[in-house]
Amino acid sequence: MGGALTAPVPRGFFGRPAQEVAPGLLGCVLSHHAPDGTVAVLITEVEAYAGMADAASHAFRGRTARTAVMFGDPGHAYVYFTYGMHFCVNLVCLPAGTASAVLLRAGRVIEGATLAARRRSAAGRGVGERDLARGPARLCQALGIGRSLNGADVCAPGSPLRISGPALAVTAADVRRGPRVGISQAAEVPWRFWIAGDPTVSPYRAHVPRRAAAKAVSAPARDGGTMQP
DNA sequence: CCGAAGATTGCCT
DNA sequence: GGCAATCTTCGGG
Repeated sequence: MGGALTAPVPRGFFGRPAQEVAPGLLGCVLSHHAPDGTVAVLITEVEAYAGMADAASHAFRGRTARTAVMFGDPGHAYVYFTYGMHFCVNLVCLPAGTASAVLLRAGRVIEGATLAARRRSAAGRGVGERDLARGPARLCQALGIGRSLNGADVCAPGSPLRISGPALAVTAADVRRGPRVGISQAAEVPWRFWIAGDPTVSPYRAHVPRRAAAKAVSAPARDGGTMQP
């Protein structure tokens, strides 16, 4: 199925608060048209972040170099790097000047599964179809989204990263909502939305602060130890 | 300048 | 279920 039977999502769709846009993105399709091929995913799980009004948002403390895109025009991708190895992608909402965005947490690969699997398994063994884009970092890896797509206009027809849809009729009865995953602030706010019963939805995990790495105290040479040059 | 935590994932016990 | 990997970003000193 290479043909996109869905229409591009108009920019006006994103000109609302993230918590209103979020459920409407379920069933829509995000596609990345790269030199090595195209991969498209049908969105199955999202989370809304309300910028300066939301303690869990990266934009909570105002505009910084990293969050600049979130304060820009709606319909653009806010891509960030985290944990020293993962990328995650959001779609910016509300007019320029006000930060708001929807994190894409999971999707079902509907085009380019072979390429997606190659990207996902580059450092490991084969990846099951349901796990190709299950989780925000996995979704980015499957789509080949990295730093260079930060700020990409997903509403522009010729953009390498674009959104269309919906490709699946998702009614209010199909949508579930609950607390957001892995955050330490405003964790009780139910701004995570997903398609009920979809196998690609990621498992819920409450935030667990990682113990600070044990400080490397000066280590005197161990007496009697076998020293290796 | 330095330290600490992070919108995660995958491998280990 | 626990924890290491790995490095950017931000806030405090």
